[in-house]
Amino acid sequence: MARPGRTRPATLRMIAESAGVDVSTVSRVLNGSPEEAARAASRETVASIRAWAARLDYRPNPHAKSLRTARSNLIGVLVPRLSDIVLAMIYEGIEDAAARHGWATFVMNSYDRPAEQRARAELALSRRVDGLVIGDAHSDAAFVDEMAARKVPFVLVSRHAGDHPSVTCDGYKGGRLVAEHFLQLGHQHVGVIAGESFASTGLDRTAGFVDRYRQAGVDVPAVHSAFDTAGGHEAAERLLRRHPRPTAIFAVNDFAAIGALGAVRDVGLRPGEDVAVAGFNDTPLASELPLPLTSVRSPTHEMGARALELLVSVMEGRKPVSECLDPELVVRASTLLGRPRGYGRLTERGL
Amino acid sequence: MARPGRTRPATLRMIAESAGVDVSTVSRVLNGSPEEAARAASRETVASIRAWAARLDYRPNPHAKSLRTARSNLIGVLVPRLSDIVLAMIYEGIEDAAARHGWATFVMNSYDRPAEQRARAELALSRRVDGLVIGDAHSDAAFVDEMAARKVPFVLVSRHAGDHPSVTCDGYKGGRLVAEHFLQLGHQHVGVIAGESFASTGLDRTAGFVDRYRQAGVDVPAVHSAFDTAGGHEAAERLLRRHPRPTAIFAVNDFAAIGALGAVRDVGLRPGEDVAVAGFNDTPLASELPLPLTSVRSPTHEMGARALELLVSVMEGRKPVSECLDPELVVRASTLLGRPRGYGRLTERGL
DNA sequence: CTGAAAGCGCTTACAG
DNA sequence: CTGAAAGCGCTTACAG
Repeated sequence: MARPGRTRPATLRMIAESAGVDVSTVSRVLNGSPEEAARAASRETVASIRAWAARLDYRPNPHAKSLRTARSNLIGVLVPRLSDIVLAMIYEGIEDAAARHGWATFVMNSYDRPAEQRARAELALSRRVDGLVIGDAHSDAAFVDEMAARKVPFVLVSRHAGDHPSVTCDGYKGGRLVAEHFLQLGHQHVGVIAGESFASTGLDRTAGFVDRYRQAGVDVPAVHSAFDTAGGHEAAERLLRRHPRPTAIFAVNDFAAIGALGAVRDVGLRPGEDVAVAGFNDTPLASELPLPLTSVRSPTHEMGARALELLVSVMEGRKPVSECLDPELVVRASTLLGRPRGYGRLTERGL
Repeated sequence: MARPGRTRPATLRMIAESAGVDVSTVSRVLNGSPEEAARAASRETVASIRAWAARLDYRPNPHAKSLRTARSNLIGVLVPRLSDIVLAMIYEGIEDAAARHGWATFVMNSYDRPAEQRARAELALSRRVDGLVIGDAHSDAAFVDEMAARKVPFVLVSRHAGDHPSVTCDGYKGGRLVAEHFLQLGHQHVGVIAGESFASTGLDRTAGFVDRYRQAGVDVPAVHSAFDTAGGHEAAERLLRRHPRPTAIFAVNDFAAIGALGAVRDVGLRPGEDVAVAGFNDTPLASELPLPLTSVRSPTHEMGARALELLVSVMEGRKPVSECLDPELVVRASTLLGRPRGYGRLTERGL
């Protein structure tokens, strides 16, 4: 395509001709560290080259560089869906950290469909990414095992699978925190909205919650669901039809929790009073809802940034060490309405 | 960086040697349309080349191609913030359409800070993007005017500025729809949470609302705010301190509206009953909130897709025609509680 | 300290 | 129908 009016970007050759040196000298001066530059040319030559580069507004052509070095400085990021704010925040963390390393990233939605995951990964690979951050791993690990077999450098984020390197938030612990909270409030009949059955996040959070209740001698019904409000709504309806009816529901993410609040309201009960509801992730909305939502805070931005750092160590051939970050329970009205004494005690104890 | 174990990708040369033809023939066969391929080689040669390409799992090296053709097939996308679901949905639309054209996109957050906008745009340009979709234009148009002066192919999305090509949703009309709705419900004392003063979205929506009320002989106070829940909360507090107190509030986006609902509750009033609240964008949450939110639906995904198509025409040097898509009012409980008759009438009339 | 050369993997006039 | 050549803008041994 013609770019009418756009002047051609400066090249090393143009600088070399202006400064009266060879293009290889220019490359060494402009590319390397100050020491390398000093080794490559005299002080005046270095100064002259730098001056010309600035004057001509030189920017290295990334395609030429990548072609020559077989590195793209490009990272591909796979997520279930970017319009899920949790993934968007994780991606922001990835993007921030990548920028610090001089890498560009590009994201792709897989909608959690295996065919899309593969297609998107192939696209990324055909773009010659140096590595992949995978945020949509399924717990069967089929797709990520393939990537590993092909020696593609990658890390998982948010969800873990197999024993591939990953940065996650400790969902099991988070689930236990919620169970602990519900038990302290005296709830004996509870339910879990467990999310998709292929996502380690939902599975871990559910397991932590269920295990803690089992320790207290209570069996907990768990129903799978989509991760969005509609999924939470539908799952909550099913839980609320049970006998005895649960007095508290743990949804493994905030959107499902919001759907659950809607379902509680729709069956004529008072959310937060008749039925306590807790979510997970502590998205920015949780605190601002008309009924503020109790939620387990997960460090989304940090998770993304740490995942990128982990990818660095994978790409450098170091032995990667997976990380599992700590969650934190944030108690709000959705589990406390009508129980002001409980509220006081809990906040004092730092929950 | 060494990629231990990763086999080198196939090249045109490898195919050429396997098939016993010149690399240029392979290029013509693999690149062009079927007709061009037919013109480039005999049927058997074409078949043989295709077979070898498949066998060797050939994927063109994008860096070599871009270096040679001076096109990157890369589109840069600038947004205020990707963790704003509205922008995330617009981006999904852009991404979808770009994929159909065989383009890759990468997004960057500017956080609506001019310095970041420039820095991110420079980054994109240094990556040699073929074009830019700008979702964070400020109404002063300073930054986008610069881009235009530099002949960078770009389009605006979501917000317009100057007379640069853009795809937006008709905010003025949307604001009028809400005003109409409030007037029908009998609200004489209303207020607007107007969003950031630099964003055409908030300005247009506010103007439409204010103008319609002015026609009815009512002056409407408008306060600027951040676009998030906290901003809406704070702005609503200011509106609620006025005398007479507004009985209805229009927030120019759903998150601000949710913040407003929280503020109404915090001053001891009943959201939706004592104070009606309407938002804008009809994000997926709106319908699932414990108090379902009246909101103006904007076609976010479509806006993104149309913006990408518009960018195509800009890049092809055609005269771009800006688009302004139609909004639609979706009435829910947040403006109807305690007014069931109004509800019936309004839904019958298709509002 | 500096240069000359080769080559990364493509595309595309030019020639036959 | 097919080939040979040039060149996109870099980097990096190799030489001096």
